[in-house]
Amino acid sequence: MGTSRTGAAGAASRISVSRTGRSAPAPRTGRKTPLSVVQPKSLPLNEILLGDCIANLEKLPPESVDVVFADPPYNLQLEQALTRPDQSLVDAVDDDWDKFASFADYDAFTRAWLSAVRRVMKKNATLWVIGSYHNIFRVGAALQDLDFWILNDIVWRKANPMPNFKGRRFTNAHETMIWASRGADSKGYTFHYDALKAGNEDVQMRSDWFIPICTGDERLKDENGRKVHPTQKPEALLARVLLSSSNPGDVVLDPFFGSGTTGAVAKLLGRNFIGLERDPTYAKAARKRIDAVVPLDDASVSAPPEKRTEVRVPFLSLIEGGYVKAGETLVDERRRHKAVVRADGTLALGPIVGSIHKIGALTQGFPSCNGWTFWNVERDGKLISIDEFRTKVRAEMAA
Amino acid sequence: MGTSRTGAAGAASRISVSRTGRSAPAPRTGRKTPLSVVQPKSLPLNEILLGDCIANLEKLPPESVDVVFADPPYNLQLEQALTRPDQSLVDAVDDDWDKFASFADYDAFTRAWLSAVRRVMKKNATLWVIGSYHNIFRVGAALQDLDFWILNDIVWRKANPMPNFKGRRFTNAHETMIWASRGADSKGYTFHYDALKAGNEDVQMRSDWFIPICTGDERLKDENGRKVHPTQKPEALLARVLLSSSNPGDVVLDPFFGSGTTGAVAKLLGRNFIGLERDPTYAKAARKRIDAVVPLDDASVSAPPEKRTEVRVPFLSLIEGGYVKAGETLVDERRRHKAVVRADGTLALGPIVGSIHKIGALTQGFPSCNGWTFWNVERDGKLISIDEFRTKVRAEMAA
DNA sequence: TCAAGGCTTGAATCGGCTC
DNA sequence: GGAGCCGATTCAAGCCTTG
Repeated sequence: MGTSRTGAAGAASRISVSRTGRSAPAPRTGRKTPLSVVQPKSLPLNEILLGDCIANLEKLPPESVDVVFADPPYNLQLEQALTRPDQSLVDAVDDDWDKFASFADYDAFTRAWLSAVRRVMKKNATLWVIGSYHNIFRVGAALQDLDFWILNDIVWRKANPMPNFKGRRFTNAHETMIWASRGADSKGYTFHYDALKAGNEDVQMRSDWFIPICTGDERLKDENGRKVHPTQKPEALLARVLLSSSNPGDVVLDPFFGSGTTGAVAKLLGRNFIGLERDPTYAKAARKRIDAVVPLDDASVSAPPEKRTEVRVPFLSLIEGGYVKAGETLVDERRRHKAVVRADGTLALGPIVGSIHKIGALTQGFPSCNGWTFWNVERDGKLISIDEFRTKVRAEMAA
Repeated sequence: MGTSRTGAAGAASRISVSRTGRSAPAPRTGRKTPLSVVQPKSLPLNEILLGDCIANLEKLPPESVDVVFADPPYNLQLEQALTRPDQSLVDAVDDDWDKFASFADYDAFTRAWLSAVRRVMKKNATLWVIGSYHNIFRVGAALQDLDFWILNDIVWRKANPMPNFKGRRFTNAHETMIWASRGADSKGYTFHYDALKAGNEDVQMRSDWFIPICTGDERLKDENGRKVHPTQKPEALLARVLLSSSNPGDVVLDPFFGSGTTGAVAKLLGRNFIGLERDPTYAKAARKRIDAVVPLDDASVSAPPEKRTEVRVPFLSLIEGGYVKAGETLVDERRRHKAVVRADGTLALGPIVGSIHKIGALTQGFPSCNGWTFWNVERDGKLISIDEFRTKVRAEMAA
């Protein structure tokens, strides 16, 4: 999320963020409450430290933070401009802070900041790192080599990802977060299992989270209406991270603070934060943003209800679920039209292949057709709408 | 999926799987059709090679396979037995083949088999590897170090994952697959974009797949009713993998064949397979399983024609076919741009002459333009896209 | 004031054949 | 191998304009 990578290792500037009425840090409510709940005096709580991330980490006292959220550069390695089908240019992440000469360089950078972060983590602290396939494998391997203990990998499924414009790959619709404790012996980490379950229709929270990307009013803009930061993360993502793995009053460290999402959500949820950021423009925008946050009541700092929308079911899932078989014949309600199911989830009408909707429309000579309600299969002499199977698949997906 | 790791490097036994009525491998239908569609004589098609995976890989001819699906040991590092809330014992993966002394050992193993696999991949072959957070980060980093080029990471979201019994983590509800080409210059890989889109409600297939785990009749059991293999993958998963990234007649290699899901689905979908497996019990069960598979009709498994491989039609053919007349005016959909048709199949924009694409780009000020979908002619007061005429010309050419 | 439709945009390793 | 050219390619949200 930030750029605190290559700055000078000199003395850090501090940007203090206005306090919020909340006074001293609240005591941790996790089970293994430490003897002293007061943070070390030198801990710069609710401040943004300007300067090199590793140099600043080295100035913090050891074993002093409860949770770390890190959104490091992804090392995207883009080589050419990309245009949408309408010929508009995609605004790529081409900032200097995301450029590395080689994988070896990126690995060295990764191991350096991870080591520095590990030193300031309390024994039962946990670390979150987010990334994409460009960097997450290197980050994960480095974590393991440095004796972090991976607890989960979490998939952030984007509600509205950028499409694959050239049609040469699958839509890159998710990013990956790794959640790790400081070591295999750090068994007392915070995890609000019951709260998450209660907020998730009374079933355990899974490792795949469906959350929209950051847009609209939440997205920080400068005076010219341009986005302040190219990769601002949604607050909903950070909220779930902090609600699941931290307590009110905890210290949350973000070594790549960027636009300050971690700080804004920490303040909202009654956590303390420490932000490290190299770029003064980002830090200034983050401070302004955080100052405007009004913390929630202590009582309401619990898991927010999930919003549910009806999920789109690929017809292919009906084949995969065993409801419909490749090679069998679909018919309409009056058995006037037929089409054959193909293994890839398309239908064949003689030589013509298309979706259940396209073929449904074609066989009737209509411009469009809802294939779900048009097509049926025969089971024990009776016709069953494929829409019934879709309902069942949806139920399975929700379970 | 299998165990072909530590076996002796001696001569491989071959377990031949009965052929299926399907005779010689069908020619690839991808664009870069090789001069010879016959596989090298020494390629052991539709066989399971017993023995050490790397030793067997080294015996295969170079650049001979089209797709690789690999389900290597996960290196789970389980330290104690796990019980459910009702105190029943969870049947964990505790086989010898999943035990490694250290991450360094696992890395060495990973790099060895990946290198051996890369040698037998054709230039435009792609590789799929599946894993969990225990091993996938190491695999991904090794892939990148060996110059594979990652195309996507795919999340297999399990419909029915095992819950987290102790309530100390998120339900581990997914596994990760990495899809990679042999190198950054391997641009001609197979990807059935249109078929996947048509089978997915006419929107692009995303990187997160929702598929049930392997249960019920699909799960191989021995005579005592115990599962044959601890990590048998669902056929639906392999089906989507092969339908998206291979053609009928292709050679699919699985270096950790295990219970033979890759072979069973390859046969079902008219692909050839090569399976490597160290454990004779697994290989025997796989052979029996594959022998029972009845392949689908060719018509159900072939990929529908991709739009980008359709016959190229010169614009001049529209004039020759009488659909468009020399001297008439083409306009865009909103009648903002105009150009005049010349007798040689070019367009004139004032003094400038060029192709339908060039002139379309020029008049809009874009770097490029698809003239077929941009330009229209007026007929009886209505605009008709010249692309409709192209469709008619194509139909005439096919007739 | 509202509804409908247009425009913009998002961490992206994004074409392929012929000459 | 490089240049030139044909022509294929996007989904969901949110904001804004238009009627």
